[in-house]
Amino acid sequence: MNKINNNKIAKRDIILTAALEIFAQKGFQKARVNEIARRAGVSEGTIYKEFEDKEDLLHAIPEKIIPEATLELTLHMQGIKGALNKFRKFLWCYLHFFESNRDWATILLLQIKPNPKFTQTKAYQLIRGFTRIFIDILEEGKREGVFKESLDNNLARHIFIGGIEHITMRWLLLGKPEHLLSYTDELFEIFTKAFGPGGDGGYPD
Amino acid sequence: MNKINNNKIAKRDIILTAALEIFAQKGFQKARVNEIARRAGVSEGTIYKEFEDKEDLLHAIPEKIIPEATLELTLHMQGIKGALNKFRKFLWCYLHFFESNRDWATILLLQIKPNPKFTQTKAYQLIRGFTRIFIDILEEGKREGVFKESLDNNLARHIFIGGIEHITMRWLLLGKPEHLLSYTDELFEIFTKAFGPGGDGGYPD
Amino acid sequence: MNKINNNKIAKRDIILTAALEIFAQKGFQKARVNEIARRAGVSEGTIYKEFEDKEDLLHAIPEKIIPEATLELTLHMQGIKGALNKFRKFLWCYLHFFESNRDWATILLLQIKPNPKFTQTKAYQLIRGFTRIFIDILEEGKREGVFKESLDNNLARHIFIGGIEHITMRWLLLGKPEHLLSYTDELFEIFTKAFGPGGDGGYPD
Amino acid sequence: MNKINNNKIAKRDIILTAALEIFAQKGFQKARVNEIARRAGVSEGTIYKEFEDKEDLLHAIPEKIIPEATLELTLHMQGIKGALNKFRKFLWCYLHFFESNRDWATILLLQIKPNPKFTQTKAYQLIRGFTRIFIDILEEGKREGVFKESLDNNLARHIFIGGIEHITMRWLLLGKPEHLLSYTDELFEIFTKAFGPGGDGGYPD
DNA sequence: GATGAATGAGCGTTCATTCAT
DNA sequence: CATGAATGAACGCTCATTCAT
Repeated sequence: MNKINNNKIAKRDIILTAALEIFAQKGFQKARVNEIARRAGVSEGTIYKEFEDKEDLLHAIPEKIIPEATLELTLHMQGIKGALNKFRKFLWCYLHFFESNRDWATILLLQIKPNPKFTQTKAYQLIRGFTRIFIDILEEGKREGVFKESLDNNLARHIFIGGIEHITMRWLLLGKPEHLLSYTDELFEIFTKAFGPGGDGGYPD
Repeated sequence: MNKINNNKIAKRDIILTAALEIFAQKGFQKARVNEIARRAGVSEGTIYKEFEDKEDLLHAIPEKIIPEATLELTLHMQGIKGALNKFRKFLWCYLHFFESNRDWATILLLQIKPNPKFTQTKAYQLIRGFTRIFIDILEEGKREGVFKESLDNNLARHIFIGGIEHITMRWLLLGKPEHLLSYTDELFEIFTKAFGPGGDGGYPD
Repeated sequence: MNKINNNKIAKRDIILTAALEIFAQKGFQKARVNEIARRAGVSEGTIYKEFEDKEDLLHAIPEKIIPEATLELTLHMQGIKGALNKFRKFLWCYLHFFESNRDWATILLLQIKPNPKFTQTKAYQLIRGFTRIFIDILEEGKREGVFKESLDNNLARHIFIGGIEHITMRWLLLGKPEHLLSYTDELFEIFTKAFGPGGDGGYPD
Repeated sequence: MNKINNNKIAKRDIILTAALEIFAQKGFQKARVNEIARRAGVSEGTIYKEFEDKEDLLHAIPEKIIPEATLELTLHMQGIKGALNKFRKFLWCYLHFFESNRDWATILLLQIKPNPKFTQTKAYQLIRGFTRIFIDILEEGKREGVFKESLDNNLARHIFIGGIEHITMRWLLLGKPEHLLSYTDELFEIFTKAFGPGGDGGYPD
């Protein structure tokens, strides 16, 4: 019974891995279900046993990856003290996860997020769970005084995530920069300054 | 002769407007050429006289809109002095153009930019032309001392554009915030602080 | 009035000449009406003023060419005495007309004759008129005793026309022989022997 | 395994038979793939599994029929001695095959052979293989002295095939003669005389 | 359960024909 | 009369999905 379940889970994972590769390579529309089946070493029928339809297969990918990423992030954050140190680590993890999972980055940024129904998917909720960690760091930073008290958390999240993902898209499509992680320090500096408590009174209106 | 040309250009525009609406509504794949034709009040044949194929029709949209947006931006920037004032205006224009052209925002962010071949399209070049203006403002700001000398222009552009567009995507998909422009001031503050000359020595490494 | 008629006839001829070239080059199906119009230097509308539809245009070609060929043949036959001399001349004319009107040969053999409705067209009747001359020569030859009395005229015509046209098809498609007319003598020999009075008793059954 | 293969071959044959009928009835252009599918009792998808496209389906017909016809001919020729007897049998087989496969005759003479690319198809090579048998008979006849030593084999083949096929075309389009085979004797007589050794010196030049 | 052969709805595109100018 | 821009019916082909084995 357990074995059957394991087999089933294993098979799901194999299919999802194959789908990740094919979707990343060809895009959702041009990806062929039979090619995914071939890559996974299963029949098309098996895919339709496990998944509702092709779109369900796409959506199942983040439902597998994001929890894994969240777990990995949680492990990495362990033992780190101080909001800024956590912030830097979060930034590093974000970039690192994209850099070491290029196919996933492709799927997330080119297939999943631009989907009009994205905000109604489970993936969206999972991502919010992931970025909740970012919000927590912001809050901790505010208490520490390293982030501005009045900072709008969501706005900060948009700028942080949007900025990183915009860079990642250029990395995916143009291959620049060679290593995503090379931007870690500069991004850390910019974002901490952006979100920091520094007075904005210096600039004339 | 002139009339013929005008008619032709007018018809192109009518088709492009219809395509903009339908593509925004249904997405490229689910949009039907005959529906675009119907909406434009022309036959399918007319569309294929003017455009190579369905994809060409999609690509023709930014090739029309971006120059228009660039022109509009240029007009708006006229008479503004000072890098920060220009910066604020650029930010406002960016948000304003999305807010007042929701369909265009949808197409650009959900169809055009996530296309794997985006960086090889004319649209990409046009957008770079548009954001060149942003880079110029950054440079002017550096000379004025309001932006940090060592700031990486491209990185700043990524954060600026990525941040704004991430917000816009949520606005498109969730309807939040109600008015994109409501973020203008807060974004101005964050970005100017982010790109400003303020010492980063204050933070321990 | 006469001038108008002449203009009209001239225009018809120009269109037919253009159609002959394009149909020969591309085949009926792949030929485009607008290309014929362009080649003829007229508008598509003009073609449809003059011809019912695309198929009518095809059928109008033999209705122009065959009478011309018949006239040319008649002139060539003038002053020739003796069935065998006429036979040889007819053979030569047939080959010569194909060789010097390659486009026409292409149309006749690849487009007109293989048309299922060919036998119901005017072209068919015109061709029968043309080959009537061949039958007359056969009859004359029978009276002279150079052709076998009991020869079935239609059968002889099939063998003669079929043989020549089969050779012509290979000439069209393969470019062999280089000159159709090079076969004149050998064909003359074979056909005259085939249709000649020679006893067939020589062969055991 | 064998069964699968048999099924596959059987299905191919069913489709080819349906295609033969529909192509013969309507011609290649007016034949509809879905009609062929319906006639064959399969879906359009199945046709496109087995054949590249509609044209491939057309070309696959001779690639099936000609080898069958060649085999049938070979069987019929067994045990026949003497070039003239073989010649008569070959003639009979040619007419008989057309008469008993009217659809095939239609396809071959109206669709396949008039195709400008015919000489570049596999069908052309197969037909050359078939008529090779005719050439062999001619050669044997020359050795026996019943055919003229100097006869050009290809020219003889053109006249023989061209003549027969011209008759067959009239039979297809006009229904005359009622039975193709009724011409066997007369054609035999004409062709043997045509290709025979008889002096041609009898005719004045 | 697993398979993969079979399905058939669905759509982009073409081009002969028309008709307003 | 001549034009050629506009039409829209028509069809080959694809591929996600199903289901008999």
